[in-house]
Amino acid sequence: MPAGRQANGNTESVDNYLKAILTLGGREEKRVTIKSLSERLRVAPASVTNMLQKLAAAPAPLVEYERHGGVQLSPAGKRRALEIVRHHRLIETFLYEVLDYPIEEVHDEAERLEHFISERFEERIAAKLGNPRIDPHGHSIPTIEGEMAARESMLLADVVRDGTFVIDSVSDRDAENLRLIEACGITPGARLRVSKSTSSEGYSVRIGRSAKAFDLPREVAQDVRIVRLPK
Amino acid sequence: MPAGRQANGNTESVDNYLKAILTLGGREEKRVTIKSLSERLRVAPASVTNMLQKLAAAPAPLVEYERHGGVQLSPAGKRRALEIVRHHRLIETFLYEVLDYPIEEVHDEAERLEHFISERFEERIAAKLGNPRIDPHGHSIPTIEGEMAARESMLLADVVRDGTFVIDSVSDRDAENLRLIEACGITPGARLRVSKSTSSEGYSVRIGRSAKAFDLPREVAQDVRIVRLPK
DNA sequence: CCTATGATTTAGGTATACCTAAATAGTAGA
DNA sequence: TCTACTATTTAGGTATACCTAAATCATAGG
Repeated sequence: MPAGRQANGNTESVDNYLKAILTLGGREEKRVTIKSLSERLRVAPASVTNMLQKLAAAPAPLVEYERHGGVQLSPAGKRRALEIVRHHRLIETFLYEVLDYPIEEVHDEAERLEHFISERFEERIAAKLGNPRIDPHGHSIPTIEGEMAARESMLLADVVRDGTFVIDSVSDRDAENLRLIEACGITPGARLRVSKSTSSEGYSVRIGRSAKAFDLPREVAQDVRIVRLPK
Repeated sequence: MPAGRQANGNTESVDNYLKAILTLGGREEKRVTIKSLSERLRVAPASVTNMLQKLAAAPAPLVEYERHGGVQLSPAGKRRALEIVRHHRLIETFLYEVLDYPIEEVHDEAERLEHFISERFEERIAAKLGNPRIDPHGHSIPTIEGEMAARESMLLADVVRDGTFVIDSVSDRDAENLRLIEACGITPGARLRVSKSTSSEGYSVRIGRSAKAFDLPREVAQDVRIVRLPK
């Protein structure tokens, strides 16, 4: 192995750059700065510049890069990035549904395996799961054609007016928070009543018809996306 | 990622060297030559020497290497090699049993994934499968403790006297041959009658109680291990 | 307009795991 | 024993993907 080439021809590193650009670019596909990539990937800024220059200079460039102007995915790059996200979320769903993983462990495993599974593996687990469109965290799974359903939601941390909400999704990036979130019963699809407590920095939430209220620290509320229910 | 470190701390390359040494060393754990490793791994001999020197010089060496004297696994190296073989065979079984892979496709997928799955993944698929001891090719799956059951068998290609046999295992290294082998109905546990045909280079075999005889080329007979049944 | 600050880029360096070409060691036959 | 041949090793080189330190660029505030 001259270098870590994978099933698809990209390296794991390249995959991770593409995924990060996709996420940081957001729905509007803004240009992404070197600094934000550097932080997200935990790689020195100089290394990021280097990598992007290489990717942009390749025969079929995966990114559009401009000196001092950040990067964007090329159509090919976007396609590949969405494929990896599809892998990631299908694997998470599979680990959770078929292999009975604890929810907070699926992310790390998927993060590694997403780069190494074949088309066949992808197809088989998708079939086994009945072509799911949502992963266990509530995130949309891109289709094979690279379409990802958009849903409107807000961060629990951004709630300013008390009310009732449906839980849309939870972030999988921090296993610790996720364990806490799950322990409260916060799970995609569940209902949740929020009353901003004046006394604390956090949020007081009631799940479903439970009498008990949980106090969530702000940091944790950053990891929960919700949709307000009409009154 | 400074380099392709995996879940276990080894690199994919190192894993592959260890596995190759295990296999080439055979049951008697003979010292393995650089040339045989070079051929099996499809890496230049010089590169093999280099890698082995590095592995042998490490703080907790995985191999015992002597200039011009070949290599052997150290106890730690053997442990790791058997762990990878366990991964490989569990994954093959899983792909075959749970994901309905065609038999000839399980090897390549397992060959990649074996390096990247976690302990948890290993444990979960083993549990799901009921801790199998044999993979779909008929090979023993090493236990978690690193024990691998030995079975006595011979190559179909080494048969000199006609007779009836039980199929022990088939090699998974050549998907093309494997497809052919499966097409004949040669599958571990099945019975097989062999009559060495005088006319051809190959072997005439009848599977189970079928009337039809298949003629197997010598090359394919190299990929089938069998056990003679007492008359 | 000009400078201070932070973002970005350039330059030079590391480790892994390969490679080729050239040197050397081991061995089997004349 | 000497030599031919093969196996192995050494030397020097490549690409990937990181790193640090030292420029350079962009822009906001004075």
